[in-house]
Amino acid sequence: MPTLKDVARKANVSVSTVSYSVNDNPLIPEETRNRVKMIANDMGYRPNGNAKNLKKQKTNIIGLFLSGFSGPFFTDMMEGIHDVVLEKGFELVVSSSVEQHRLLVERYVDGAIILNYHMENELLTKVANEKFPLVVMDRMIEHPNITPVLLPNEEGALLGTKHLLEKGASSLAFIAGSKDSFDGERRLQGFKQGLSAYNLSFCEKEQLIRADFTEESGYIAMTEYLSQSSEVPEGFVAANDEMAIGTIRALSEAGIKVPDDAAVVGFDDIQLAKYIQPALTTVHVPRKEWGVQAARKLFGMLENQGEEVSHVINLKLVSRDSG
Amino acid sequence: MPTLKDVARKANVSVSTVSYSVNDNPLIPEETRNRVKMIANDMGYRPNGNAKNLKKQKTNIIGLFLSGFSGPFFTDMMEGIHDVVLEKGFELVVSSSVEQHRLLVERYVDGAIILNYHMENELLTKVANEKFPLVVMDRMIEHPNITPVLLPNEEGALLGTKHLLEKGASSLAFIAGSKDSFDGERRLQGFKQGLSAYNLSFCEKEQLIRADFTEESGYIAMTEYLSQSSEVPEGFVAANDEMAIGTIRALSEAGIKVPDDAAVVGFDDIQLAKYIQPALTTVHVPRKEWGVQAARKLFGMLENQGEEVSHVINLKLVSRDSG
DNA sequence: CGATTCTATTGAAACGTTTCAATAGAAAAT
DNA sequence: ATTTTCTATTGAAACGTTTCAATAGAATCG
Repeated sequence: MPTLKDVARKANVSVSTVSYSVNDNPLIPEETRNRVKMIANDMGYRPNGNAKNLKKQKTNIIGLFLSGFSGPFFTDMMEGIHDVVLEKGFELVVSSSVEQHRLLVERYVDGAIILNYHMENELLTKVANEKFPLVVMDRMIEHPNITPVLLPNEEGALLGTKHLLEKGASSLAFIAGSKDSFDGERRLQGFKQGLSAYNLSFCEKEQLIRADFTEESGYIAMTEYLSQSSEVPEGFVAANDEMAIGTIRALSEAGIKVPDDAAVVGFDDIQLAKYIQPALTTVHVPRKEWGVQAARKLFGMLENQGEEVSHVINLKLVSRDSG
Repeated sequence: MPTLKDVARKANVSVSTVSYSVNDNPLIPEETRNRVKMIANDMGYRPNGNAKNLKKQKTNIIGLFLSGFSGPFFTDMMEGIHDVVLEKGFELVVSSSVEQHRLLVERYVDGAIILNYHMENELLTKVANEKFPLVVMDRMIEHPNITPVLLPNEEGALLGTKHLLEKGASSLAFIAGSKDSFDGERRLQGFKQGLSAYNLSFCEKEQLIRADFTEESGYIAMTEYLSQSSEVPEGFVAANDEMAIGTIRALSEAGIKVPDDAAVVGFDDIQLAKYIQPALTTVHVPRKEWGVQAARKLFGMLENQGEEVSHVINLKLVSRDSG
């Protein structure tokens, strides 16, 4: 693999001249520059990114750190982030890590967007600094160089809950995901707020069903719940659509008609939502927009334009057939 | 940001000792090693990946290059690749690039898996070499250091086509994606083979419908097709599920009953397939397995175990309600 | 014509590691 | 007591760039 040095030798110029030339620096007269570039190209020269980054102390790469690639949820968001990153002349790398987080720790990127519960706050506060800003999408965290860009989860769940209540449901239950999901727990809060607003009390035993965000887990949890409780609530709010779909499946199998006997509203509005039977009423999350906002925020910090880039993400209820 | 040098100064040892220590090299007695590691840790030392890579001429990172993050199709595959990469002690970065392909060209990774039609064969053959193997999943390409890991697309489409034919359909049409999708065109070939096997001829005008792999495009293309043709084929084979779903929507709206008036089979078996009405008959692609095979192949090349790691991916027809 | 400015080119340090070869001193062997 | 081996540590080169400062020669100026 030829280096600048090799090209320099063949072109009979110095390394600096080659460097300037391949980077199209007008310092070098066009004629020389083109000659050198030709030679470099012929030799199959390709810059070494690591050497470059080392010297420049900058990578022009943004990292997106996820806890996994699965789920229909993230791809839209990734697109939003990607658009902004490209627009800024950067590259995006997406990485899903569980333990090492090497890509974050060893500074392969100039800034990062985090949506990875495997990364602890301690790690994040340790790596973030003036020159290395972070945007977190899955937690609240206080740090001068870390900015959360969060969904208004309470509001969303409140929307869903009120919707059912307004439609006349007098008893509700919530299908939650695992406790360590920040978003999930905020959604639960929103549900409780909705109950309060209607002067209803909340009893964890009877109105909280725990699953883990997958369709299957929702199905299992609901089946179990139904076998244990004497009377079925008139409405269910789920912390995400997958679980809502699992819930509907369990209800149907138990002979409970949705939405007549029990209504169900989900959260996220995944693609599937409008295709299932009955079509799922859910809280729509503008995922791409969320990604865009996160990326913009990050560049705001990188470019140090002092001014807060404000962000607002609006959730809205999409009323379909299930509730 | 402290460097080895800074740590060395504070610990009163040489840079080499620090380097050996933080890398847990038993050359340094445990006592010293721990002392140095403590100090490094206290100072917030973090290795500089670029310096490391530059020196070692190795990154321990595998790149996955996609043309976009969208579509429900890729996430399963990414998981498969990810599993293998982690198992090998590497990291995975996923990147979607259109123009620059910097991450590939500037050697940020030790090997790459390509599924990106924006990357031209010329680029790939230029960068691939003994020390930098490539696996391509979206094309055929002859090069000693590039290995294709492809789906048996013809066979798959043949499966779908024969299924309809066996069920008695006497006229078929194919909904294709854009011409420059390798997979898509092979699927078209498989369809033609199916027709041949039953001694049916293929007329492009009447039996080939072009869309672009999205649900919407399938819907539009089919609507247009229906408005133009006098008689409707008894069966449709689509190059992917999204278009099949669009097709079904168009057919339904035109009052054509699926599967009674016309049967439809898709390709891929995306999550949605079993949820739509009627549930989609389709050719199941084991996406995760595909990813696993690709990654294994790549490591086979990296580890130079001469021996071909063989791979076989089996597609099978999933018969549901649409055909 | 000597002094000045400008242009094209270059030398060399620096970025932060890794790792080979060297060294000094202690322990073991003769 | 001298040589040999071993242990702990270190110095320095190298990886491939970028970029500041230096240089030499040409062009312009007074």
